[in-house]
Amino acid sequence: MSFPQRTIGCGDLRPDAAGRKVVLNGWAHRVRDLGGLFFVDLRDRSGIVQLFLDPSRFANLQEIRPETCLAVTGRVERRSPDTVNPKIPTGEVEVLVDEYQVLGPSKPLPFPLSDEEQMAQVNEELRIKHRYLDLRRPSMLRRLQIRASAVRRIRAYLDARGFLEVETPIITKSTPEGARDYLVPYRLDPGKFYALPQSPQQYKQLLMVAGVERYYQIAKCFRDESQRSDRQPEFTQLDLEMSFVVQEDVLQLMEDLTRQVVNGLIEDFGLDKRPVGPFARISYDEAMRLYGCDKPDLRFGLPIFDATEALSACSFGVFRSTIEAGGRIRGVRYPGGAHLSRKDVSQLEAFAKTFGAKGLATLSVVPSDAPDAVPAGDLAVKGSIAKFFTAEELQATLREADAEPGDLLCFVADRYEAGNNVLYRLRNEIGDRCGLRDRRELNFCWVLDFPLVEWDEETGRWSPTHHPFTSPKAEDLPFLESDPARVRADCYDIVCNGVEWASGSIRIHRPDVQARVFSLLGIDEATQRERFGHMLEAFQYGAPPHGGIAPGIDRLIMFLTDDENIREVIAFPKVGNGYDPLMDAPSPIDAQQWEEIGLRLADPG
RNA sequence: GCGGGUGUAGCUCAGUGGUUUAGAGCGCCGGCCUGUCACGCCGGAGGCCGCGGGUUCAAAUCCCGUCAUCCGCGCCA
Repeated sequence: MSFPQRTIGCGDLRPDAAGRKVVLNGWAHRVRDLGGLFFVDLRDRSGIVQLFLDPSRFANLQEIRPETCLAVTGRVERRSPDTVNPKIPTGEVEVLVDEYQVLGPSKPLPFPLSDEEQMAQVNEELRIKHRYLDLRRPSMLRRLQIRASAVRRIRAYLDARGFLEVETPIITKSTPEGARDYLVPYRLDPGKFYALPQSPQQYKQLLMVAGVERYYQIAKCFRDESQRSDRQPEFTQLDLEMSFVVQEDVLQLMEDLTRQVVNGLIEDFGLDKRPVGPFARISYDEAMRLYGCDKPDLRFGLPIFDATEALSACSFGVFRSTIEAGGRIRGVRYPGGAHLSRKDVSQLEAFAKTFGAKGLATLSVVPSDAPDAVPAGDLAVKGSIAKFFTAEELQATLREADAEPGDLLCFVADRYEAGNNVLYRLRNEIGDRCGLRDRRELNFCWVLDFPLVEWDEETGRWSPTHHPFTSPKAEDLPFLESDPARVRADCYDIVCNGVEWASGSIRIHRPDVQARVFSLLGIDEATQRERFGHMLEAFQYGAPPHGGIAPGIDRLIMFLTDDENIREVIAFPKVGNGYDPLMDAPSPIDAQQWEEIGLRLADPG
């Protein structure tokens, strides 16, 4: 097909181009047929400009409809002052069309893609099914551009510091620990399977053994687990690994990389975000104690308080029996929550119960002279449980909670771990309700000193907090067998605004230590050889100390674009059950393919 | 696997057991319109009310089941 090729982008036209003859290639964004006048807003990647077509010169203008693909030749004209459109950057000019050619006619659209406001409401599956149209929207293009720019900046940063980008296999070995694998049948030996990698973890460690020293990859990872608004079955990580480093080296590099990349993007794209400063550091234990989780949102305070000591002898049965059973009475302060209606409070309790709380006890903090209040030192409290406590108990509790008049104290009485699971969500919820989670702030922090392993009640085994290649801290190594719970790991996460963003560690590089950790995890020697023999053997050939980290690219873009849904920052996402409405995948295979892979469906039932 | 929400025109939605013909805005089709830029005005077409079953004289509406999708829980070394 021959057609006139563009000489300039639609969005690049300014008054200084007036009088010039230009060729534009793009799509009809909107069409306005006034009878004697015909306007088309022509859109390409650079922006939108208004075309003027004289209906007396063109016989078939009705062929130009929204999203018709066009080549246009015309002259740039300055608009008269009364016809300037101040709403668009090209609003001072328009293009008088001499000739146009329809490069691709368009059917009526499945959704109003030129109207961003309406598009925000359109059924998402429909958008994904027609993603090639959805992505024409400037707001979607911008997401792709921010993403590309982020990756470009990451590459530039790492390339400049001696990192080597290496591709690792996509069809590889199944590792049943961890998430469920996506499996690929092996044609030449039916019954054997490849798996898609959950991460390039083992390959990147082998690259360290191989002497690459500094590796990175923009790596696709695959996990066949249930989705969430921030989880897709395939997602992208910046996977990086360094040799001859200690934890602090990785932390400094990653923090510097993040700040440079993110701050550069904020500036390039004019994002409404404050520049990212130095990362706070918090230990795992402290994060759990103060914020109830290993991914605290540090944009606001409201740490969890502990009233267990203050109330150890109280007469409130629920609290006392919890304490006697070894549980804790901890809570979150809700500033201004004393004014909540009974209905609001019961909503809050329902919220807590969805995360396993048995109940939510509350006390309203009021001035000491408030009527019908139970005294508590300089202050007083109200609430159905207030009568169970002495003034001394209440005063000590209020001191722990750092309470002020007008606060609502929300108590969860439970085992430490179970309480945390409720309290951290409650704290985030209160932060939301009080407007304390500032969208303009990107609060990155390090969470350090994770335990190496956690006791798994279900399997009755120790399971790795991070993954089985994480190095125990040298000073804790002697307790690996005798007291696994006290062993800390050289392991570090980056959390941003309460979302886990990156996870990394110094790895085990000694085969004897690796074998001990496998054994601790209940993996017997035969299984170790079968599943991880290549790692154990590789470590016997002069393996260097090494460590790395892997931040999520999708989530990084979500932080920058304020998207709460990961699908918005992925060009071709899956819907919730892993289905791809655009390609109609997964799909059945034909008889010959069944034959080739040598498998049959099991008989139903 | 579990809980909650949604499913009505191409899109977004309204419609709480009783009008003949299930409505609105946008879109679409036809007509008019020489300065629009969310153009405007007039007219028109378009519906297995997700699907299946049940209750009823009568179901978009009530009940049961099922499917899809969204959000969350479990899961995610």
